[in-house]
Amino acid sequence: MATRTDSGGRRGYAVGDARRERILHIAMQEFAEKGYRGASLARVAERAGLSQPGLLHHFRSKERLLVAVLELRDRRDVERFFGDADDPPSGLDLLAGLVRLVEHNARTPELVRLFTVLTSEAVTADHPARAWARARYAFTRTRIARALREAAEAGDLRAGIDAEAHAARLISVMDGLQVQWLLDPEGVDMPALFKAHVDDLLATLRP
Amino acid sequence: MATRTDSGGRRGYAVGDARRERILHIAMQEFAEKGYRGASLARVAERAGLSQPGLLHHFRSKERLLVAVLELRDRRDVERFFGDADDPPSGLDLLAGLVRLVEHNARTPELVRLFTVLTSEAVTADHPARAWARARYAFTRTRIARALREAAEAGDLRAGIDAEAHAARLISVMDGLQVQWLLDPEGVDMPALFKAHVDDLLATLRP
DNA sequence: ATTATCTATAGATCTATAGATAATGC
DNA sequence: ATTATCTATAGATCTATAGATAATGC
Repeated sequence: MATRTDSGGRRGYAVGDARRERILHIAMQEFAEKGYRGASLARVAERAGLSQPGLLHHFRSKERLLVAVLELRDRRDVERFFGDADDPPSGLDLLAGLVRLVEHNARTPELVRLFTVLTSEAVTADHPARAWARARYAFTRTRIARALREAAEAGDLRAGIDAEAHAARLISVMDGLQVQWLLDPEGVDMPALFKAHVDDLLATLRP
Repeated sequence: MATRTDSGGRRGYAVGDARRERILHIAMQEFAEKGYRGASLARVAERAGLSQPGLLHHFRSKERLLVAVLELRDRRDVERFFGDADDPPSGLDLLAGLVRLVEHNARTPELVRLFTVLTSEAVTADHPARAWARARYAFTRTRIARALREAAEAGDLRAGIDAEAHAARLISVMDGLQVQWLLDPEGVDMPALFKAHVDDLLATLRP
């Protein structure tokens, strides 16, 4: 029963809360631009307008800062599309929601970059975001698979589909397109490509 | 008309050629395990059995070493599946070849890790592998798209398909599955998931 | 009292260069 | 002569801690 935001951040004093907020957003940019290993606490501190030990007063280590950034991103994004716990989008609504998510992502490259860089960096040795990445994929696959099963039960998709497999493949297309798009935003129309994929998928899976 | 391997490597002296070969393979592991930014020349040198300045005698900078590693990987892998220039697999053969490639990849996680880590790291600011990653994706998309068009002309796939779009999506599935698989090799059956994807795709695209 | 800062600094790195010495092979 | 090595070292980093001083808010 974690209280709220306890990850390296502290409680109290309005001026400190504001600083932590500011630090978090700047750290998010820094990690997106350089990855965890390439990020520098001194640079984050400088951009946040305080000394580097000043930064470490608020977040006790680089790793704790990363964790706080990941939690911030999760609150924003997972809840944004997989629902407010009580009312998760189900069945075909979720597919439509994914298409909208990708359209939204195309307008926020820095957030996409953060996610792409950190999840991939997390496959390297002893990476502090490894557990987070694993958990996030497991969660996302489960959520999408559940929605697909519900759609099948509702008769919107045909029965007997492999929901877990389709969930993994949907996530792969999203992630893979992000890499190609980040490398070549002009040449790769990420939202259109993803929508085409979902349309084709529906054509295959409709009863 | 580049001579052969000129990228930071030198020519001559049998003992040096052997050392460069050894360094390249160790550097490949190091970059796969830590990414470019997290890799250390001193660690590579130690594992190769020479001093760190000794290493820099063979590859003049960290960046040159990376380029040499990328070229080595490309020679091994691109040629392996996209053909010996004169006889590239065409049409449906290429799809079958991709399925085999993914099966092969599942047995060489370190090479997959190298590719995943470096392409994603390449989306960050001022990354030395950026141009390589862009070029590689452009090349791969073009090759796959061409094969799909040929298959359509041969009557193996129906006419009017968007070959470029399908190429981008195929690559996305491959790349995205790699991330999920590297994070959770037990839980994600990468080759089976990719084969299922290709099968579904063929069901959609057959005339 | 607790929190927010700072300066100073320890202790590890890192990449890359200078310059010396030994081995290689034309 | 060219190549392969080494030691020494410059010059930048890095993260994290110690310890002092000022502000905050019960």
